[in-house]
Amino acid sequence: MQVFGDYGYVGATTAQIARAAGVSQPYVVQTFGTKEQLFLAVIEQALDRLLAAFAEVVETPPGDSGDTDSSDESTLAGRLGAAYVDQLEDRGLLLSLMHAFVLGRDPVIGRVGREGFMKVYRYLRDVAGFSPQEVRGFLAEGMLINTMVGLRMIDDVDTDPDVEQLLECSFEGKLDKVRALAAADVAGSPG
Amino acid sequence: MQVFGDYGYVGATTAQIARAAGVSQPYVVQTFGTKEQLFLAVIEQALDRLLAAFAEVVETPPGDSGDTDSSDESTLAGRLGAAYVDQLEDRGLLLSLMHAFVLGRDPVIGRVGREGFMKVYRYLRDVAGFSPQEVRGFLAEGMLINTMVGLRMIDDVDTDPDVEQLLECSFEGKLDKVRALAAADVAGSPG
DNA sequence: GTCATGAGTTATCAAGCGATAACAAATCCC
DNA sequence: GGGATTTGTTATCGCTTGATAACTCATGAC
Repeated sequence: MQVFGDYGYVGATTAQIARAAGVSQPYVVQTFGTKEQLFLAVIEQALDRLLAAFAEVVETPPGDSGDTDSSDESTLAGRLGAAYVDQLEDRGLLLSLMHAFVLGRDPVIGRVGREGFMKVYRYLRDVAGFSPQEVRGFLAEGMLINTMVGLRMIDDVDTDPDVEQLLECSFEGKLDKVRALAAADVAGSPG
Repeated sequence: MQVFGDYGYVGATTAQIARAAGVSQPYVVQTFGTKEQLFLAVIEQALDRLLAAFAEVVETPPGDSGDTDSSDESTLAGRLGAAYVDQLEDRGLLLSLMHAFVLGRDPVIGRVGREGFMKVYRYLRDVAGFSPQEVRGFLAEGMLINTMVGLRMIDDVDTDPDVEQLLECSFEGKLDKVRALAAADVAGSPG
């Protein structure tokens, strides 16, 4: 998931993935059959984890979460948004999904990507109880987050005040956490 | 721009680009020096066209545009949003940008992508006069549009009522136009 | 003990890729 | 009209990549 998130489906090589996993390259291919099937497994797992995080928010009554951040943690939308940002801890999760989302032309990845995206749409509408317009707004903010993460905008937050302004009004109280995650990222990347 | 939009930076081959341009593959490489420089040229041009479209909206007084769509064409944000959707006519423009945006790890594409994204941010804030929060909301809707276009969500609009609901409340009056553009897309793709 | 099985390796291949070199032909300049 | 320059081509190379084949080696059943 990390490697696909960093380099995309085409850009990531099975050799890189094998190195990150500490195994040999042929073993990666042998285990999953093909690179495409491995990517689909990654996408499926990423989606499962995301929806599981949403489910935990929906099933948990509000007010007892550890952090009392800003960006109204009181509303359901605010709590789901916080859970979404928390998925950044799973390195490559949101980015692997995003890479799948921009490959809709691919006959198999495109179908899986559309199904996955609509699965999230239906969850937010039917389980979280959002209106279509509310879902759309929520997804829009999510896609903006994905984009800024993919751009590694956090790398410029200290040198460009405009970047700081944008990230500040996007992540608000969670910005420091995002900073820490990005710092841990570069430290743990094997090059 | 079309080829990069369809297959991404890594996925698009110089041979595909050459075929789409009606020239030989080595000529593409020879003309732009390298595939990376060609992609950067595409990104630069895409950004120029997008900002030029925004500039035309800002400089044109409201009320005299040909189409009187919904999604309040009266406000500046609504007119800029319509101009953004109009960029779908430039096939691959928004998608090429999106592909660059998810490759922020790349040392050169990442830097250009961040600069380009922030150029749009500054334009909307300083020229269009948006507040940072307004810019963020506008960009979020743009990234959602990019994602749905990248997913080719329009392919499922007739078979999945939920997709129709999502696209309807996203594009509103412009949905028919988007449909027509997608139909022209598949017709004009050389495979 | 030994045989089967699962887990993993090394060695290697065929194909596709971006890039380079050498060449061909049209166009321009004077 | 003939050299120079631009605009393109064909042929080909070296490298990378995903995939395959054949082999090794623990482990456990009986």
